[in-house]
Amino acid sequence: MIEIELPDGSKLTFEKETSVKEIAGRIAKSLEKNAIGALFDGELIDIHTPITKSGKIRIITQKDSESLEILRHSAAHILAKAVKRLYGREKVKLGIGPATEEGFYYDFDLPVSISEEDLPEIEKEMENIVKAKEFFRREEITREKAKELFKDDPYKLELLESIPEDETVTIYWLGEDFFDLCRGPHVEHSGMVKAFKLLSVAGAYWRGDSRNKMLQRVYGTAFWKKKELDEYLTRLEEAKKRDHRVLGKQLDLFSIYEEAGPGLVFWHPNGAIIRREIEEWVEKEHERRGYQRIYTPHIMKADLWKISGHYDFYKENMFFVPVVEHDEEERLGNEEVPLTCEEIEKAHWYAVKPMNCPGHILIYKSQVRSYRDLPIRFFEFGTVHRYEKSGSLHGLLRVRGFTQDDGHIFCRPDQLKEEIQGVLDYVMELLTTFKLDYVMNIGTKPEKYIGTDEAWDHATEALIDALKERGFEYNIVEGDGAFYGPKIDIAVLDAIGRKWDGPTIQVDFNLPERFDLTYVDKDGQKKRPVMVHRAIMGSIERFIGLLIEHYAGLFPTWLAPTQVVVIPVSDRYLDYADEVYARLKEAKIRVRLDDESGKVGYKIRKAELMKIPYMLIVGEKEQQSGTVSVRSKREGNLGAMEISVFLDKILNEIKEKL
RNA sequence: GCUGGCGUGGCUCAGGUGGUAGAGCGGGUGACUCGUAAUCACCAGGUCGGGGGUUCAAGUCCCCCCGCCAGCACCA
Repeated sequence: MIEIELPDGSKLTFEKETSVKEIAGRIAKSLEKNAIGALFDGELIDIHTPITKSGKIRIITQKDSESLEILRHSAAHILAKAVKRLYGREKVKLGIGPATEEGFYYDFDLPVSISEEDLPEIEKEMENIVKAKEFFRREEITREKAKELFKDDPYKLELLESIPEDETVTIYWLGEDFFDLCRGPHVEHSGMVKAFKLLSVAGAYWRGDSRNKMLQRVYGTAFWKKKELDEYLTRLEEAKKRDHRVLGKQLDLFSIYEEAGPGLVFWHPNGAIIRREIEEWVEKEHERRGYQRIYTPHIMKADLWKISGHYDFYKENMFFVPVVEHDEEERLGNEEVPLTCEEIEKAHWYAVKPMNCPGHILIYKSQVRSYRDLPIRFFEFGTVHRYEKSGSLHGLLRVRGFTQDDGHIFCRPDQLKEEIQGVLDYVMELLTTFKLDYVMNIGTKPEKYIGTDEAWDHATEALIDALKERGFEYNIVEGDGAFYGPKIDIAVLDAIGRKWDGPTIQVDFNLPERFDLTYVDKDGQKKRPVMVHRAIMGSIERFIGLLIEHYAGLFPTWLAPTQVVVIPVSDRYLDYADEVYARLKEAKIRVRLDDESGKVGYKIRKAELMKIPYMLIVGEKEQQSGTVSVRSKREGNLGAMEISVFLDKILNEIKEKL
C-alpha cells in the first residue's frame, strides 16, 4: 500500500506501484494531460517513473519553473541524438548534457570541430527528431548491462563508476536508436520540445578539470512557447547593448591598449569623473565609519612577500621587478641587450604588489598596540597588479591592474562579530545606493588550511551570526574559504547575468601569525589580534564596469560626466545661453554649452547619444522670459521653467544621488 | 592557460574563386541662423594587428606571434 501526500495535505492511496501520470489522473483529467513531471520527496521525476513507496508529491506543469528544467534536459538529449546522427554514431563520444539556469548544453568528443555555422544544420536534425515525436523511455538496468551498453563510451563508463553503489542505474531511450546514461527526468516525447535554439559552441574540460581533455560544448536554450523563446533572445540582444565595453567606447569613458598591455585600464576624462565621484563618496564614508586613511608603495622587496606567503602561494600571479647594477660602459648605446644570467642572479628583486595587506600590516607593526587601540581600521585606495591568465581578462570586470577600496581591521577576537557587522552595514549602504542585485556566499574551511579548528569555527560562526542578525539571505559554499580563513563574498550581476565578486569580507589567521602581530591586553600579556580583509566595492574598475551595465550607461545625475548641456536654438541666442551656462557653472553643475552650428534636433541627438541627463534649450521665448526649456533624458520634454527652479531640482537630485 | 571564432581609416562595417582598398558616422573648411534624435557641399584620413612564407602578384592562401570575443579552467 502506497500513500501519496499532496501539497494541500490530502492523501491518495494506491494498491501497488504507481506513477505521476496515474496520480495526476486521480486528481483531474486535465492535470493528467498537463503534468510534465513531479517533485517526489524533493526529487524531480518524470510522469512514467514508477513510484514504489509512500511520499510527498507536487505535480509539475508548464506553469512551474521546474518544468523548464525537464524540457531543457530533454532538449539536450535531442541535441545529442542529432549530433550522433550527423557526425557518426561511432565517432561521437558523449560527455554530459544537463539543463542550466538559462538553457542546456551537451559536451561532445568528436574528431572534427563543430563551428557556429554548423549549428543550423544540427538544429534542423533536431527538428526532425521533434517532428517524429519520439518517446523518452526510462529503463532501469544493472551495472553489468550498463558497462556492456557503454563499452565504447569512455566518458559514460567513467560516470557509471561514480554512481554510488546503492543507486539504481537508469538509461533513457529516445526513439529506438538512441539511449543515454541519465537519471532523468524527461518530457514524454520529443514533440513537446517545440521552441528551442542552439546558441554557441565552446570548449569545456571533461569534468571541469583542466588536466582532462577538452570537449566541445554546444549551448542552447528551450522554452515551452515560441514567444517565450523569442522574448529571451530579444532580452539577450538588449543585454548586449548594455555591455560596458561597448558603452565605454560610446560614452568615451575608458580604454585598454594593445600596445600598453592587456588588462591595463586608461580612464578618459568622462570615466575619471565617475570614478572620482564614487571615490570621494566612498572615502568620506570610510572616515565616517572610523577608518584611517593610509598610503603604501606600489613595489616592495620580494623578501617581504616571502614573509607574507604570497611568494609561495601567489607568485604565478605576480609581476616582479629586478633591480640590476648595470655595467654602464658595456651597455653604452646598447640598451636593447637583455639581462644576462649573472645580472639576473645578482639582481635585487622587488614585486609589484598584488595586494595591500602587507603594507597595512607594516604600519600596524610600527608601534606597540594596546587592547585599548583596537579595533584599528586602515583604509587605502590600493592599486594592485595581478598577472591574470590571458583567457580570463574581460573589459573592466577582470583586469591586470586595478584599485581596491581596501581596508584591514585589526581587532580582538571578541570584537570580530561587531566588526563584521559594521562592514556588512557599509556594504549594504553601497548596494542600496546603487540599487544593485547581488548574491551573498559564505566560504568555509577548505581542504588545505592553516589555523586551529577552534579559530575557524569561531570565525565562521561570527560571519554567519553577523549575516543572520542582519537578516540577509546567503549561501554556504563549503570549502570555498581562503586557506587563511573563512569569508563572505558578495557577487554582483552583469548585464547578461554573469556573477562577479565585488564586496568581500575575509577573516585571516595567517598573516597576524606570519608577521607576529600583537597587542598588549589588559593583563599585560601580548596577544594575537584577528585581522579582517575587506573591500566594499572590491575593485573600482570592476565596480564601475558593473555600474555601466546596470545603468545601461545612463548614470544617475550625481555620476553623469556631463550633467547638463545648454543648447541655443541659434547663434543669436549664444549670449543668453552663455548666461545660463555661467549660472549652472557657478552652482558647480557639470555643464557644457553646445555652441556649434547646427539644428536643435542635431544637438539634442548628440546629447541623447551621450546619455546626458538634462538638455536646456534656449531661444527667443526663453531669453524674453528668463527661463530654460528642460528636456530630461529620462522624462522627456518638461517644458519651460525659471533657471532657479531647474537649479533646485537638479541640485536636489545630485544631493539625493538619484 | 585551453578549445573555437575574429582582427580592414578615430568608430561601425563592405571588400565571390588572390591582381596593389570602399561606405556611413566622426574630424577639418565653407554655406545655412535653424525650435526637441541627424542641414548641405567640399577636403583630409587606411597598405588592411605584427612577422615570415607560397606566388609574376596577397587584405584575400600557409605558418608563427600579439590582441579581442564566447565558453572552460583560474580568480589564497
